[in-house]
Amino acid sequence: MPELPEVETIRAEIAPYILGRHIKNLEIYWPSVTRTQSSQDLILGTLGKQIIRVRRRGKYLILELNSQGIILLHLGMSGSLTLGAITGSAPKYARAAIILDDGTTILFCDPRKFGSMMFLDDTSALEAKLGPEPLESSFTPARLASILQRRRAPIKAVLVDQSLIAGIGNMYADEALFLARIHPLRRADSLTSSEISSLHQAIQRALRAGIDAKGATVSNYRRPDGSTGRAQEEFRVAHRKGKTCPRCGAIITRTMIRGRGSYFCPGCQPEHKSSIPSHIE
DNA sequence: CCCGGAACCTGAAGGC
DNA sequence: TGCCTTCAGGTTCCGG
Repeated sequence: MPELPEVETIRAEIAPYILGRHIKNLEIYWPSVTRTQSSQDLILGTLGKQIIRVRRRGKYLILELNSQGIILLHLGMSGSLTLGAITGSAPKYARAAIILDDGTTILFCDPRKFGSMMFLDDTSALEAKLGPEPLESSFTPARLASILQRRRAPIKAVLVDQSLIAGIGNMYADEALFLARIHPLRRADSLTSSEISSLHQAIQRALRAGIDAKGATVSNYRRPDGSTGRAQEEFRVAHRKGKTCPRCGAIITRTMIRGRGSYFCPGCQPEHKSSIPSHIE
């Protein structure tokens, strides 16, 4: 599942191949990929334009175009971008393709159809709904403290809320909470300032490790050349139910929080009196 | 405003 | 062996 490190890996790996190129053609295999927008709006807004910058914001990929406008891409749960040339008919799960003036093709595949590709005038609508970038210097422990202040929801739910912090998903939230030794069901407003400092450091450490390992391949995620990431090999708790904690040897457990599987170590992340009661599988 | 749950979607995995 | 149910989780919407 593409989270910040996966999208950042894709951004860095496609940028050299697409920067400065013009969009020669756009193929849409699944019309709903543009969501509320029509296919025509996407095509008319982007055709012939030059890609002048490739950015990431949270889990979104942004292709900036000359003479105004952006292509906003979200990979959803199972989306991937593959670089290559078109050969024959579109592969299974292909949702759209961007063909550049040198023949380079960005193929967007997405089995579960949660992803999207749209043309927008600018990023203002996106900025309005996203919290800060967790790896930027403006994301300080004090900023994290103010985000957690007066929030009664489980800390896990707060970490994956894109309007509060952008880019953290299920896997890296679990990893960060493990590194900070905080139980995922702790009420966000119950964290002490030293726990907030640990969590701040843990978030950045988990995300940077993910980027360094080129993302985590748990199911569908692939790098643009088709290869897998390695970040999952370093996971301490995420997707490790029943295995032993590398720190204390306890058995990693999994519980449902907000309908999402949450992995943690009961030894390193003990239940706390302010935790929200739960049933553990 | 804050919080939690359902819906969207389809391949994979588990149960009988 | 095969059918059926459940699970996975990023985002959005809705109800309390």
